[in-house]
Amino acid sequence: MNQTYSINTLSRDFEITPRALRFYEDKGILSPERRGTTRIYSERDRTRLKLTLRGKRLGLKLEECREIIDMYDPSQSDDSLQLLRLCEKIREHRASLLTKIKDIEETMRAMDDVEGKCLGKLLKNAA
Amino acid sequence: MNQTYSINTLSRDFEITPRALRFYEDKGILSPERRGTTRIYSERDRTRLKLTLRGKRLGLKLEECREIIDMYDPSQSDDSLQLLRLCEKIREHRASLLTKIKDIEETMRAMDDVEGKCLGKLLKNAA
DNA sequence: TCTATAGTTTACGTTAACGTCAACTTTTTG
DNA sequence: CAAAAAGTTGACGTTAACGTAAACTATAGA
Repeated sequence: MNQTYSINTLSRDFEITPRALRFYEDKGILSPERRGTTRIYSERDRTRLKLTLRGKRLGLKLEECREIIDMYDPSQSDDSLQLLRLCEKIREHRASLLTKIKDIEETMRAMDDVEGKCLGKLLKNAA
Repeated sequence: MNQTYSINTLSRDFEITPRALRFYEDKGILSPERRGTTRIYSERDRTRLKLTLRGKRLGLKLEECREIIDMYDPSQSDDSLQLLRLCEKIREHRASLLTKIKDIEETMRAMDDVEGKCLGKLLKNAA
């Protein structure tokens, strides 16, 4: 356990460049330890990276990814105010995700429509 | 019918700047007519703009938005090869949307989890 | 021990998607 | 008809997210 990863291993695993990993570190998303000068990524780094890339696929900025990942980090304080703020953030985030789902659904419908017409024409052509 | 829109009207309607509209034109997404030197946007432009913004919300680049919107434009040729290519494109696009849905679902689950813990702590605090 | 191999830090370059003037022209309206 | 409002074309600036090249350093295997 306590698996660790080199920068090259990790970059290969996720099909990104080492440069990107260093960049994410610069942005405060990852914080690998060092053995001498060499970066050692932990399982936590790996998880945060995974979440980051997921966020990116959904069109989030790195900064937004970091914010969200930090919030969801199991280091929640016990302060009620902070907790309420977290709930509010979650509410907002959920809303934006619901919008995205709507967008996707509408796009899907349009695609089905176009595909239908497309297949219709192909059938005609084949006849 | 045959509604038309000025650049300011359209920008207000969609809450974007006139600059953005001109930029989209530059990128070949919109192609408003001109009355003299002034841009006149048609219903078609409006639709394409709507689709563009939807694409953006899903994290697509403007270039990708244009590609997709152009494909789905009701100006489909009758060439079987072209039609098959369109079908293929649709398949790819659908796949990427499905990935996004997966991403959203996983994110939702994580959020529910965090929210649960959050509310739990709040309850404790209130007790 | 010598040389690949892996890794590091600067630091400048690039692309996307506009923002932000500046300097005019055109149109609308009191 | 004069002044405000709306619109236009450059053209340079900006931010995000890395790419890329240079110039080293550290380490590991033959």
